[in-house]
Amino acid sequence: MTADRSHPTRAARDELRYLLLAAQREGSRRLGDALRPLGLTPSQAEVLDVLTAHQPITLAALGRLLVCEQGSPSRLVDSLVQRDLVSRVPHQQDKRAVLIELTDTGSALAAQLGEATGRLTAEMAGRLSPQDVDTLTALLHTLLDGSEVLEGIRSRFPH
Amino acid sequence: MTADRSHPTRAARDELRYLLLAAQREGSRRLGDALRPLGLTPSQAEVLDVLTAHQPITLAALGRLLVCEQGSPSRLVDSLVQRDLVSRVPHQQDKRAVLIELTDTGSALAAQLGEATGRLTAEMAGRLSPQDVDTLTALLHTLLDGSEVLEGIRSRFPH
DNA sequence: ACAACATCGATGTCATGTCATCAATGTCGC
DNA sequence: GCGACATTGATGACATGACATCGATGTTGT
Repeated sequence: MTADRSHPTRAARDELRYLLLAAQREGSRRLGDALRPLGLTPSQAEVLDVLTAHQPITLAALGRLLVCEQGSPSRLVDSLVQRDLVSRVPHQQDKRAVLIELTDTGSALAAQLGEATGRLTAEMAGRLSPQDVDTLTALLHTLLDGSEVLEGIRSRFPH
Repeated sequence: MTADRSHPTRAARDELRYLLLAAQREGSRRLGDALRPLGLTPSQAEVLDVLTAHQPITLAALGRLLVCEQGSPSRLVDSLVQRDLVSRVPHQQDKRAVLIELTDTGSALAAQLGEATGRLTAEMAGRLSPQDVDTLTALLHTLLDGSEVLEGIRSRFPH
């Protein structure tokens, strides 16, 4: 039972690991609640969100920007195509690629996302001081430095 | 374009939301890699982890301690029963309940979890100073205050 | 005792996510 | 030009997770 303060204990490191999982789960659950009135899942909403700023875009490039999925999100996009929120357009230069773009319905729905998610993020931000938000953001950046997902986030939220 | 610093911008709040998702995804992916040699998924490993300290336990109580699942984790436990890592024992007092406990094989495997996950958490902790780990832990506690998952984490990591 | 209600664990359903594979297409080195 | 290799998007397979429902069992108020 020495009091070695030079590094966190195993328990402290495990707790952090589970806290990150818990924060994501809780956020996802509440986001799901917030989006249910729109008939969207969190993943579908992220696609619409990205498309609003990066349109049109290939499936592969979309996958690189998305946090919710690793590879190319063809099935996720499928669900949006079926609901006529998004359409696939053949790529002219590259016959392998497919371009994704919002339909009019999709654009209209995407415009409502800010209001729907606003209540959630406002409550999150309400628990933390503005400086805490900055601190937490910086720590998560450090934790993710070098990973591919962080590159996607950097592209979407340039500083 | 005013420079109102009294609260985080919408973009800053959305970025934080996606950073939390990204941190969890990245951690889960790497944990999966670390556990693959043991033939366990992250969720299965969490069950073994909890059982090591809280054995035997009913499915409902296990579900309250787990971060990885909301309700009663009967199918998750199923996968462990099929692999003979865990067994279901009828509860004496309450005929509705089932007690879960580790088999000998399960105990042996659970004993290896620390080493397998240690490399991951060590790398995480290596990116942050010990004080950063404390700060991040505190911020996530604040963010999750009042949620049920946090109660589970508190039970598992008493301070 | 008994009716109303709560809790337990199992299960059906849906929507992810991850990995591997595959066929079609591009690109690069030479 | 052409052969080796890389990239794209679709798909099969598998394991989650969230939600709802259900039958069995407990508990509680009166």
